[in-house]
Amino acid sequence: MPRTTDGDGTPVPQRLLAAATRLFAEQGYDRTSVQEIVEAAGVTKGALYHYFGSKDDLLHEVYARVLRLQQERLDTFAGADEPVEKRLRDAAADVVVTTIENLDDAMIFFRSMHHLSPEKNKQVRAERRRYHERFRALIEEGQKAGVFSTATPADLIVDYHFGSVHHLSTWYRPDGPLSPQEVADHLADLLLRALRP
Amino acid sequence: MPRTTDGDGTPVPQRLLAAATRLFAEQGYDRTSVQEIVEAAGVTKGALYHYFGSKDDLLHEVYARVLRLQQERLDTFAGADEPVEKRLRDAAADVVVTTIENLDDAMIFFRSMHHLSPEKNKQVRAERRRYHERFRALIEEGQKAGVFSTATPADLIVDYHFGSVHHLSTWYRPDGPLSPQEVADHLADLLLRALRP
DNA sequence: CGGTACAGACTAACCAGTCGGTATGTGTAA
DNA sequence: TTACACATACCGACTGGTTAGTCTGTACCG
Repeated sequence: MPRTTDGDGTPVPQRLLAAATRLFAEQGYDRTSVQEIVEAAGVTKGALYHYFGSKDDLLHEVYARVLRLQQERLDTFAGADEPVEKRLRDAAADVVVTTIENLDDAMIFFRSMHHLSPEKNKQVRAERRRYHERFRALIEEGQKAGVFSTATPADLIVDYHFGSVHHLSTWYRPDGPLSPQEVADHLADLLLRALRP
Repeated sequence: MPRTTDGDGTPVPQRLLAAATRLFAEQGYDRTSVQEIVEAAGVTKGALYHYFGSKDDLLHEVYARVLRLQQERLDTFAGADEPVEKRLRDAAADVVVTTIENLDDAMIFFRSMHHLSPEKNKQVRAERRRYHERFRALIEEGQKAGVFSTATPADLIVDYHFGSVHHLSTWYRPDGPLSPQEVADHLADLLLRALRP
């Protein structure tokens, strides 16, 4: 029997990543010791450094996972065969839902970027920029088509919307009055209303 | 000659606070050592612990200063003798300008809350809530008067706007194409456009 | 003379990463 | 089929470095 699945059925690297995600979100990156992570995952440091090069590496993996997921989803919505208003609305609402469904990831993402090594930070920023540009293209398309107001630069609109998405991890509580979908609908509405010509 | 003004004319506590603010914003709270702070302020640990109870205390002072400033400004704009649309617009734009003018403070505010002791964290949150409620009252007033749409709960509108304000420290660069006032005008416009009935 | 305003050496604790060691599976050749 | 080599998957004690906060001492002021 391989050690990789000792304890429960989940492979060790994934257990480590899950434990790290939760702890980073709860206590912050610097306040979480490697010892805590390995204990939460039911292994030891040997295991962690067998699969990951450093604590920093672990954080980077969290980022990579989130970025991959969001990019995929945006591609799906942006590339759909629908009018641009609907594509933007769906994409804007979806990113809200997935963010709420992974609030830990979101918390880490916006709070711990600066803990990444400069090199990895740059990499994540580049990936992030690609995402933003894809989103901005949608808005510009609508502006050119005349269905969105051109009063505000598309760039700023993107930061505007992602500001509110970013902020979700600060105020949203699963036991609050609004479901993820309701919040998403509201935020997407606000965006589209702000964009009315 | 009191030591309090050795070096330059600024009193030591303020020099310490200024150095801490800059360093916390640049490197984050946990990555900034007390030694670095006192060196940047041109004093020693003895001085710091003479004026502040702990490193945590220093961070708390940064928060207190920001909160006091913002609350004062909001009170001014919200209490003016103007129609509610103008009061909201002015308040929304002003918080953007002052945030940009104190980007270091904003960065610390949203990134380092969780580094405060639970007790101080609670205190800051309570203060923050008061601020939000004052802002929300403005929106509700406009909704009741029929000049703002009631499609979205006022609560969510507040988080929506402050999401974009919060986000400023992530993307705004003083050497970018937009002046603080221009950004403020755009963001206030977006808010009011989203609120059109 | 007593209080304020520091200076700076010191301590106790913690922590990321290392490294030598062990157990289990796998391919291969006699 | 067995025996041995080798790789993978860990274990956990240890190290070197760092850090917040303390404490004793000192200089100046009223």
